[in-house]
Amino acid sequence: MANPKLSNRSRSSAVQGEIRQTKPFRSTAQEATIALLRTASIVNRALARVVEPYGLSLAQYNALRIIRGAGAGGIPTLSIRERMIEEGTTITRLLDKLEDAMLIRRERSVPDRRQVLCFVTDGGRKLLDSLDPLVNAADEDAVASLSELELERFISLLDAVRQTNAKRGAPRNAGLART
Amino acid sequence: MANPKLSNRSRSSAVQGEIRQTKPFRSTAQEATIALLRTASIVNRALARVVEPYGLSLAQYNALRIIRGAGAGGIPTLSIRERMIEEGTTITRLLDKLEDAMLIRRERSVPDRRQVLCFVTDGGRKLLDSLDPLVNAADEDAVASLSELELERFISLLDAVRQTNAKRGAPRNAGLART
DNA sequence: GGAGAATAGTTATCATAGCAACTGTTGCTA
DNA sequence: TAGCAACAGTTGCTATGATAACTATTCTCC
Repeated sequence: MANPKLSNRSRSSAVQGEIRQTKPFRSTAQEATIALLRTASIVNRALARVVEPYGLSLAQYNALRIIRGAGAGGIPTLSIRERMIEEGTTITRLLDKLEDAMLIRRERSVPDRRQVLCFVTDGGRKLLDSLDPLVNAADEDAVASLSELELERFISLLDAVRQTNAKRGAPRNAGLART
Repeated sequence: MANPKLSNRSRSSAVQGEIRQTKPFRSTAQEATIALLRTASIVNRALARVVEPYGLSLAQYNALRIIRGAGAGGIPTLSIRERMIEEGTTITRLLDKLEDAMLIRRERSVPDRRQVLCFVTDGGRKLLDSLDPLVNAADEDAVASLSELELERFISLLDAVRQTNAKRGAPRNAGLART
């Protein structure tokens, strides 16, 4: 622990209020990590509720968007996993579900027969088209309390946190995305 | 969607780089939510790796800390859930595990026999005592790239996001905490 | 060109999250 | 004070997540 950053200051804290804690947090760092995890959990569930009525989990929706983003060339299975928000190890079964639902199609790659390429089907594309505005709206809502400038700062701070954590034990410093 | 906040600016984005996306994010809000979820996922796993060697999941560790924080008076089951980071509905079974491991003790409340009060055992307290420094260090590490001032801002931004989301569909606007 | 390492996925096993239905207890109130 | 709503937990079912072991294919480089 190179930099203790112990503070125990008396700043009013929303998190402290929420948890009805008597003692203040022992460090700003601890408060920050808890606030981060807590906030993400809430946003995650809010977004999940948007797509669930359409029979998709948030992870499935995310994967589907990534596959659509790959375009006509398709995308190999593990590339999808690298780009997902939660790098679930269950990517195969997740894709199985999407394929069962006829939202994607899979076929072995021609030059490299180890790979399995994934393509979005017309049905999958149609589903995404109807979901896009809803999810975009939910994204906006989730951070609606922040101004554009605050959003930029927020993203920078998150990037910084991710940067340091990606280097060490973290699962994989790959990306995420919807595209 | 009251406030589109569409930007598509050309600012360099760490998240974009990570995901090797060709097209920029469609909105700053979308980039922020993705960065938030992604970052939390990474930090979550980093913290989980700290406690897992001791036979605890992060949620179990969190619950155990909450129970310890309640002190000699004990704490009813559902109060624990309200204060947890992830408000899992599986609180009963989570506590079952902790009880099986002799880390907590449970007994029906005297005045209100509906409640089940939870207490940390000596063993549980000892385990936490040995884990505390490790988890504190991990918390510090997770946000080590941020200065104290940045941490304060970061927490404020997270608080703001949580505030708006707690009001609507979110699970429950209760708290979280270890203590 | 063949042995072995590396890569791409899949499968098995287990623990956990979510939802909903259910039991036992207390409080309200007519 | 009987009856019903609300509260506190529990349990069953299903789906998802994490690890790790396993198969199939390709690469490497003597």
